[in-house]
Amino acid sequence: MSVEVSQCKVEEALEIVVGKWKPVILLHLLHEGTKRFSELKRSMPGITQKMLTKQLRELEDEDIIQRVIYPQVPPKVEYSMTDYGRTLAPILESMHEWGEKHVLHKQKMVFSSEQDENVQ
Amino acid sequence: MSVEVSQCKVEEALEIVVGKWKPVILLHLLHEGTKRFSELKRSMPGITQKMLTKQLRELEDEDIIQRVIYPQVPPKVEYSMTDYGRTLAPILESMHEWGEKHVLHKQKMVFSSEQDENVQ
DNA sequence: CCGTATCCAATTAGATACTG
DNA sequence: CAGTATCTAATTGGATACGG
Repeated sequence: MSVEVSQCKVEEALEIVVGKWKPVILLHLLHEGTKRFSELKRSMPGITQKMLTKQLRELEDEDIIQRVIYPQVPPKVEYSMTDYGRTLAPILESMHEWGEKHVLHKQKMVFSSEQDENVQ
Repeated sequence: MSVEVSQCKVEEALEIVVGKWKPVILLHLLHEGTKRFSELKRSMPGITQKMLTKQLRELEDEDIIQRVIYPQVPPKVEYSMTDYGRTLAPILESMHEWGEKHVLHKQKMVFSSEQDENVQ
């Protein structure tokens, strides 16, 4: 019983996890628990407020993370994984692991192509 | 020993697998073995020749798939997974599985929000 | 502090035509 | 058959300013 590729659902999973910043956000929340907006922003140098907000909204809409607003001045908003979102953890960890190996693999590829050049 | 998020390598893995069509291409090659260009194109209605070529080149550059050119007229080019590429299989299958569940989860989310509306 | 709105630059993707 | 080239449309992302 092989998987029907025509009804490919890999993309469903991918859309959750992709975007330049989503995996980083998710790993932060998975490993460090609840974080507030400004903490997340600080831990991701280079991200703009607009992008962080957008990525967080998308993750919230998909029920991966939850947002808790404290009605106070100045405002305080905390983000954390939902139980459902935590079901993504194994995939994220596998990808992290594979990604680390892939960095090494790319180095080997570059190295052997340099060798080839020397042979010519 | 927790994972250092600052050196996040999930993105390394993601870059391989993302792009509107890459997961579909990879699942085709994983499940059906060697395929030629025109077969892949036929099995992905909606993809343009330009996009298919581009995605295939990127996967080839990363050593995930290999291209074999038969020097004949008309031309014949066959694509298949590399041994290295096949190490992605578990991740792709996990994502496929999670994706299927997520489709159901989204349906439940829509259903319960419809219930909410009726309660008002 | 935590956003939204707007404008603009850059990247990405489709349609189409052409080639060995 | 398996591409490349070109032009254009659409999407994405950054910078900046402003608001509750």
